[in-house]
Formats: sequence, structure tokens, C-alpha cells
Amino acid sequence: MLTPTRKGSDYHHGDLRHSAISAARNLVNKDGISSLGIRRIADLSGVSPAALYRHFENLEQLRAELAAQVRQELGEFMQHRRNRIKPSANRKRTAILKFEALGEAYVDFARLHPRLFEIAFIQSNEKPISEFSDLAWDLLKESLTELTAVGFLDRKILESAPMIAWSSVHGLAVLVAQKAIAVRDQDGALRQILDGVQRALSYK
Amino acid sequence: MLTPTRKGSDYHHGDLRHSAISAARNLVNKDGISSLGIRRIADLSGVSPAALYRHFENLEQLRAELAAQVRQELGEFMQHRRNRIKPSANRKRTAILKFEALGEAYVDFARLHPRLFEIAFIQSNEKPISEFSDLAWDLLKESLTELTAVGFLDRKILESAPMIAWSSVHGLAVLVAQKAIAVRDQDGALRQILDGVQRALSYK
DNA sequence: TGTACATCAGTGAACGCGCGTTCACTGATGTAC
DNA sequence: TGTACATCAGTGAACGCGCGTTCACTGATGTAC
Repeated sequence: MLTPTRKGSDYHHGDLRHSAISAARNLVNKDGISSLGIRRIADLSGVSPAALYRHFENLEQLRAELAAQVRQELGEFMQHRRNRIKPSANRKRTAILKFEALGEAYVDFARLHPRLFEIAFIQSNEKPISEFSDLAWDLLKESLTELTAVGFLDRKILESAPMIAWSSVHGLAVLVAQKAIAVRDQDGALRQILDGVQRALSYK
Repeated sequence: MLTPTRKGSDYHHGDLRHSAISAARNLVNKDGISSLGIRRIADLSGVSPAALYRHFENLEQLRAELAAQVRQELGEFMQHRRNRIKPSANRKRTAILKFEALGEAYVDFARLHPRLFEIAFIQSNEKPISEFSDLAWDLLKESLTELTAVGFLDRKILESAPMIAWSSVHGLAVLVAQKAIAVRDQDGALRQILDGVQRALSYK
């Protein structure tokens, strides 16, 4: 897994760039953000530390790339979960189920990979992601559009809906990731949040 | 400020324990969590590193105590902001304004002291705060009780109200603290969240 | 098809650094008589 | 009031460690002829 297709020799690694990021992912996933380091990644990749500087400017840049990859992974996880929802005759109900699937997946990701979730939103100091260009964000907006189309989302709050949904679910996910909510309470809390968001978004 | 009442000599510091935590607070507030260290705190306190071990078992414990103090500070900040709301004849409106003041203060604290806000919720690995015994949490519950008394909070969701309110506001605060939301959008986002929470909590 | 050579992804040793923690010690404080 | 002494909060030097990064180098690869 850490040693992809090699070609005869051991001197050249073959695909160090991807291998390094994958090693970094495992490192963080297991031991947390602060365990991320050039030397440890090099070790895991079976390579000398200096080799990594052929592929990354420095640790900072590597970390930023890992964060981006994790955000992508989170988005794909949500997408996959949403796609499991089978369309039914009741279009409104289907749209709601898909919306819920996204939120549930978001929180589940935080639960399954708390350390990864943490690093996904660590800021690379130079670039404040003022506008999310993330898959996760796109999925949310798409889902809200659908909720509007089926007449669930109150048009009065169309503008604020993304922020409301995002903050609520993100807040819960953060709390879950750092285990500020006891494991046995997490499912209940998720249900409460999903219901609360729907109360906020639907017509009164 | 870093050198409280000394008594004649310079050999004994006088109040190293408090001075150390205060130094730690300033360190984190300025340079972030990862800048927190025994040696730096000792420097700021004008003391040798080893001296700190008279007052703290290790860095971990010091960090945990700092986190607790910051949570307290956050709670007091919220309390102060809420207390500025003047009671009016319209009890319902007053209750809502006080509720909003709490949420606003929470987010403002994250905005004013993003690094402190971050450390406040870092987990000391041994103690998962499953039940918040925090001032902030108590203030929230108190406020929700008041909202119930004045007939604003829908009794059907009395149970889930704390989670809904907490997650939404916490989510926004986290995003604000790490500047994932552009500064110019932060006020608008806060307004959207406060309105969203009220839609979720009030009778339909 | 075979050879010379530029390219470039690796090595390995070294750099300086700052870290948390321990230890034998020392100097000030406060208490008992 | 003055002195002996236990207590305890400090010192300062040392420990071993792991870190990110640089540098001159080397070995494999692939391309031009």
C-alpha cells in the first residue's frame, strides 16, 4: 500500500508524491495533527527526509495539500451516502431524505475520522477560504435548491439557508470529533439537529 | 502585570501559579496553541523552566487548566453581555434579546480571541466533558427556560433546544475563529444564524 | 541496437534549534522555643 | 526579641530527543544520435 508499482530498482520510489500524502493521511488519522512531520512521513514512505523536498516546498505545503484531499474525501463520502437514497414517488420526502443523508454523512465522517476532520479545516495562513469551493459545499447548495423546488424550503430564508444548515451541522460535527458529546448521546443529538434545521428551513 | 506583588527579594516569585497561567494565556492568544510551552511560559514569567514543576505536574496539566480558565472567561463575557440588556415591559422581547446577546457574545469572543477560543475546547484526553459543567452552558439553559416561561419556545422541542442552539452558534463561532468566513460576511452570518435558531425554537 | 550524456529523484550526513523533564543545589521564609 | 532550623520555591546545568531543512553527492532513467 505504501509501495506502489515499483520498476525494478529501489532507488527511485515511483510515486512518492501520492505515497507521501497517503502516509500523512494515515499518520494524522491515527495519531493526530501534531504527529505530522517530514521525518515521520519519510519513514512511513521508506525514503529519506530530504527526498520529500523534491515534491513539496515544505511541511506547510504538504499539510495544506493533505487538508484539501481530506475535504475532497469528505465531499465524496457525503455524495456516496446521498446517492444511496432511492427516489420515491413522494418527491418532497425524497429531497428531505437526501438532505438528511448529507448532514448525517458529514457528522459520521467526523465521528469515524475525528483527526482527519480536524485537519480538513485548518487554515493555510495565506489563503482564507472565504468562499468554499468545496464539494461538500456544492452538495449542500444543490440539496437546498432541490428542497426549494419541491416546495419545502421557505423562500423567505432562501438566502440564509446555507449558513443555517452548515453551521448547525458543522457545530455538531466539531463537538462529536473532539468527543465533547458522549458517544451514547451522539445519535440523539444528530436527530435533534436535523429536526431543528428542518424547522428552521420549512414554512411556518 | 507579569510580576505581581513581590516581597523584597527576587528569589521567590510570589504568585508563580497564576502568573504562569496568565503568561500562557497571552502566549496562546498571540501566537496560537502550538506556541505553548514550558520554556516560553517560564521566560515570560521571569523564572527558570524547572520552577514551573513546583506548580504543575507537566505541560499537559497546565494546558488543561488554561483551557478551563478560558472557558470561564468566555462564560463571564457572555454573562456580561446579557446583563447589558435592559428589561422592558415586553417580557417576551426582552427574553429574546437576552438570548441573542448570549449567542452574539459567544461568536464575538471567538472573533476577538480566536486562538483562545480554539484552546478552550481542546480535550484533555482523560476527561471527555460529556456533560458541560460550564458557565456558558448554564447560561444557555437558563435563557431557554426563560424563553419557555414567556411562551416563545415551543414546548414540543424543549428537550432538543439546547443542542440546536449550541451547535448552530458553536459551528459559526468555529468557522469565524478560523476565518473560514470572510470578516465582512461575519455579521451577516451571525444574524442569519440567530434568526434560524429562533425559527427552529419558536412555535410554528 | 548500442552508447554518451543530461536529467532528476533519490541518499546520508550534518546544521542549529528548541523542546520537556530531572536533579542536586541554594536562598528566603516562617515557625518553635 | 532573637536564634535554630525545617520547609519549600526557586536555580542552573544537563539529559536525550526529534525536529525541519540544506547540501554535495550518486544512481537510475530516458533521450539523442
